[in-house]
Amino acid sequence: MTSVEQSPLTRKLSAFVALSDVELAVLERLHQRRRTFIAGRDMVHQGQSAQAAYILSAGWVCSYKLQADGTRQIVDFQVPGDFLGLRSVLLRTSDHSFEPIVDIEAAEVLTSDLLEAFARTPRLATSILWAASRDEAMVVEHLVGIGRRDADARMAHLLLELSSRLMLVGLGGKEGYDCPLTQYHLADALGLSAVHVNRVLRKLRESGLVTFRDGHVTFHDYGGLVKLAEFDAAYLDQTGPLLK
Amino acid sequence: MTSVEQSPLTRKLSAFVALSDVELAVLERLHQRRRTFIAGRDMVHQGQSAQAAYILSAGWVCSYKLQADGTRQIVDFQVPGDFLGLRSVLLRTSDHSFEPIVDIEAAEVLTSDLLEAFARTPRLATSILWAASRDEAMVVEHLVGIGRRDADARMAHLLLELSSRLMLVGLGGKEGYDCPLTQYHLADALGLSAVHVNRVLRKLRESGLVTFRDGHVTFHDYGGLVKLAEFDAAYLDQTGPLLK
DNA sequence: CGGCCATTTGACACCTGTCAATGTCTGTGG
DNA sequence: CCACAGACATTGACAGGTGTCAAATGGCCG
Repeated sequence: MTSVEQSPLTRKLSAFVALSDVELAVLERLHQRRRTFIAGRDMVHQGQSAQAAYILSAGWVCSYKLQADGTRQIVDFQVPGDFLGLRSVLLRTSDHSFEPIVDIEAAEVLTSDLLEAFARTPRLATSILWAASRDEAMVVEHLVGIGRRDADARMAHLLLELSSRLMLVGLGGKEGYDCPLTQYHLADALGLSAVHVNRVLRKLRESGLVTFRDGHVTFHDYGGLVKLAEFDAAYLDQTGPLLK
Repeated sequence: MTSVEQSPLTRKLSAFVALSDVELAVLERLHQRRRTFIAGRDMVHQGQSAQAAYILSAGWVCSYKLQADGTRQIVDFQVPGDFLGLRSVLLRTSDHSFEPIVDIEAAEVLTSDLLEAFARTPRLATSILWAASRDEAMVVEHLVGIGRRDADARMAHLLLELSSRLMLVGLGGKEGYDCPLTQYHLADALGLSAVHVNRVLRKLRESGLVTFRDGHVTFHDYGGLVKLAEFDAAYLDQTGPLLK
């Protein structure tokens, strides 16, 4: 299997651990059950217990929580190479919903498949748990952002985080990336109103920092954006002693 | 060992699972290494990798993340019966700091002790992972709160959450509880300024809902507070199929 | 007694939400 | 081909929630 055919997840993990051929094979085997989901219809609904997790191979998803008053808070976005509902499977609980933002392709991973893979290749298990830990760090970082950054910095931070995550799987680079989110998605993720999201985007554009338009993010001043957001990618790249 | 002598953690887990005598014994053995920490000095500092986790047996702790501009965001509070740094140990990463809010007592749990206990009593392992999952659900709930609730509802929600958590370990009831937090702690947890926290507390007090004063929270209208916060304790009590 | 910390309060500015209207684009059906 | 509806984006006016600044109060401890 050449590197061109690698799944995004494989690509992502390989950036952090040198996986052996056996481990790579087991990993690719997890991608057997290919499924597609259409945009806008929930894959897993709040409160429903999940039988399986998914590895996203193409498209974007958001995980969110609905409130009694109808507003929603997007907890995180998933891009190719990310797990969906990994914790739901490992811990058998699920308290938020997943909605495909566009039509997506994902590999279904049964709990039994996952546990079997873990048993065979402990290093792979570690890698996947690392990915789960990274997801958590992102949620915490979002909490910090919403709690302690103003709207401009929050937006800049989110756009930069997505950039970093996408670059890991070969989608986009420092000049920009394709992004199917609407301004409503951004609003629900950042704790802002859609109207204000629009204002913020205009300001960032007119400041010559970044343009978000027609499903594409274009960085005009990456460094300036990093400074505005005080973006430190450490929480995304924590290698640490985990993978010895 | 009579129920009076049970540790808060034992008490909490027992509320959700009927643990056998063996399991209880293993659990209590995890409490061997008793340590104390003084208020205000970090136990684990951001970025430092943890060798051990702690089970908090008395006192309050907060876990927080510092930003470059000096502001801080408190991610969660820990009360007796809670784990400190459980994920740090399981996943060997730690990206936030822990600070005792008052002088505390905690039991140090080495990674090896924990893994050994897990190996001996799978049901105990499941219970502890349940606790970890509950911690995550709380972080998500805080994210939703900061993103989508106004200051009054956020405050009400936090006070109610702490109440529920403390009741589980026998500290306080529906009439109130002791709470050593300062208004600065509340501000850093809720993403507000300390001045505004004061205003919110006054409003809640003058509305006859709740009083926060002299280290004590007193509920005057529990139901009214629940309604204001749209508080649904489901995320704290998820029993689910986890514990069959 | 004199600091120091937490709390409290008022005045004011400003960030962000809400409401409302308009523009643009796409897909659909006549 | 055109009319129309619907979703998303854009913009302005205005209101309100929250932050900031500053000052006063009170309790605790050396």
